[in-house]
Amino acid sequence: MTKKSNNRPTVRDVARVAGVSTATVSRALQSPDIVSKKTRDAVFAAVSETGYSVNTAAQMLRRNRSGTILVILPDISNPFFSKILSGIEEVATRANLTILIGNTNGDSTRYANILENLRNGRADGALILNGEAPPDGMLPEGTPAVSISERLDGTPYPHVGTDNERAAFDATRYLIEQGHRKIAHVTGPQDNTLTKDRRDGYVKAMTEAGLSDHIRLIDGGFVYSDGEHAGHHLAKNWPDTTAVFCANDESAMGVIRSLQQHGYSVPDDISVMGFDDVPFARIFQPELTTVHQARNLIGQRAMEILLEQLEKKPFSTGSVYLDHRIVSRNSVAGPRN
Amino acid sequence: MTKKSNNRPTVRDVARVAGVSTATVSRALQSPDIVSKKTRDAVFAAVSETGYSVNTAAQMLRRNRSGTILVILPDISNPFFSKILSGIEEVATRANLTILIGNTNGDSTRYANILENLRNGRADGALILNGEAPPDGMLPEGTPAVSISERLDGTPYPHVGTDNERAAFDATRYLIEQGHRKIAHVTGPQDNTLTKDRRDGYVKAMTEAGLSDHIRLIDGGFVYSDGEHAGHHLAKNWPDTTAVFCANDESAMGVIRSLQQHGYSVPDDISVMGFDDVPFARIFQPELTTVHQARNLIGQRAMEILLEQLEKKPFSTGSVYLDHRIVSRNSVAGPRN
DNA sequence: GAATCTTATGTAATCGTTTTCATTTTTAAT
DNA sequence: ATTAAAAATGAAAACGATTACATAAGATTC
Repeated sequence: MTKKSNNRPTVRDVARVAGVSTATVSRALQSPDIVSKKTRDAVFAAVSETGYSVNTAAQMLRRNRSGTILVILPDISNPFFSKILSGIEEVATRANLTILIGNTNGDSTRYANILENLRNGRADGALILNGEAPPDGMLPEGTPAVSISERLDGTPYPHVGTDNERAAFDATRYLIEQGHRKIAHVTGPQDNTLTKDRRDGYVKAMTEAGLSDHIRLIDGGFVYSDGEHAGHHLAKNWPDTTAVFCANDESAMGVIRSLQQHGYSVPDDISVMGFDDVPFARIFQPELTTVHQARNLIGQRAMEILLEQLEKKPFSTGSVYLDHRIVSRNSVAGPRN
Repeated sequence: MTKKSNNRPTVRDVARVAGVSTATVSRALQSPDIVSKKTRDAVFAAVSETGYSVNTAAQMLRRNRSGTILVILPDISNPFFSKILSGIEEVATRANLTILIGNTNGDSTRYANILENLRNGRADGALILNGEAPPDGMLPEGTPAVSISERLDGTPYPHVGTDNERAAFDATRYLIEQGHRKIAHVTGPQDNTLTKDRRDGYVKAMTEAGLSDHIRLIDGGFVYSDGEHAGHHLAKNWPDTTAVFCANDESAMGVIRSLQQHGYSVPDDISVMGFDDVPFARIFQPELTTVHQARNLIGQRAMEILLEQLEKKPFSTGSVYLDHRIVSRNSVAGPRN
């Protein structure tokens, strides 16, 4: 009988039921305090009577923002990212923001498609966990953004992460303190800022300890098979190495397996240290000694900074570093005397 | 000088530059074939000249759909889900749909918030990887949805997954074929349909093989510590067990560690089998023999069925099962005779 | 070359909210 | 009791795209 039967209720329907104007309904919902208690109650009652839920599209259009932030990452299945995501979500939820995840898979076409969400208004700002900076012009001038974990050199975006050089330094020091001298480093992928920082920290610790003669660098990467190759390389070329510091946990696991296949016992013959403290580091055997990053806090802090940008408040530019710590488990021991 | 300077270009700007009406611009962009080549080219040129990008909010409002589908899952960091997500993404991307991920974390308030995306128009349909059905009335009548992996008993949504009873049957048969008789089963969490199906498959295989006297059920769960407890229980109560079939890989790893701590060698003293074939199953030692699910295909198929619903085409109702297979690795061997 | 049929385009209404501005009601101050 | 100030509300105009409808231009037929 009524004109439209099975359509979602709109603000007009609520207004009619509550006996007020649509403007008042909107106000009661968005800024309850500027509406008299009486009308507010009437509106809320009408809302639940009608089953009203705001039409996001209309809201976005009118307000000219989406209430969504875009999280760009290379690989959603990488456990390293999940705790960061939780941190992001916590803050975003508190601020009533939705998060949209964009998975680049290392593909630049995908990356461009994902960035399109910022140009078409589906998202208001971005958190970039991707090593690569957005291709030129793909990200509209002045879009709020924060980079996480990997610095994006040459971009104006603030950055939140771990002080990788310092953490790598600490990790190497830790091995030195256990009595090791011949300590190798398996790096990350060559084009990565993380790789550079961690390598620098290792070199610095070795040098400061007067061990520059023992610096042993092996090109690696962040995945298991990179570690396997590195372990093989190590066994072939520097068999007397007593400890290895790896650029991340996954490659450390590969190194360990590979060394075991070459007859080494870990940690009895050789110690191996990782970086990241992924969940699996505790399940792997030997349990992995590694560097723990405050991933949840990193996510939170990054989201907070993005929030400040979105609200046009002044925000911290440059890098923000959160604390790391060494987690001692079973893959590191003192050297065989 | 012109009225608005730093605003995003709209369809009007494109129309002005191309010397056509906004209607034509829209048509050139949405259905290029119904516009003359000449105007089409002019419009495309104007688009790149102005740097135009459609305003999603306006589009959503006018079209009354978001072009987004909601993927609801309990835990984004669970590696089991990532390949399913890839499958979903592949099909969604092909259909020009954005995917929005909602992480319930097992929290029903979060769940309700996530479902709000369907009521407020931010998403057009849902893929539910969550074991729980949406709370009554939370999901608007007739919303397109498909459940993945876990059946949602009592809901009208189609389901895509593995035939868990059959797969568990096959896994148990596999152990029997290796010569095992005293085979225990560590179940999943008690309230779960997967748990029931896998337990049933185990019981059926045991019974059919005349081994009903050897049925040994241990209440477990899907996480590592569940497996540890189960392993302990097993060592205490059924020390002569020669093989264990676990409800998933993570708990299988816990079982293995726990049995090792009780002095068992795996697989020499006791064989352990998992379920899922998560990426880590190949890295864990001993490498885990397990049941591989076609996770990517499951994601693809589910998304396809959702697509059919969205397009109001007839769609397959009931369950669709994709093939599983046993992956033989090192955690299973014949029994010590 | 007129009549008919296609094809291409334009005009203007519409989607549902928010918000400016104007107006009314209430409260406070004298 | 009057006036001024503050608080609460309403009317109506946006936001930017799509599309029903109307019209114009081209193509086809006789």
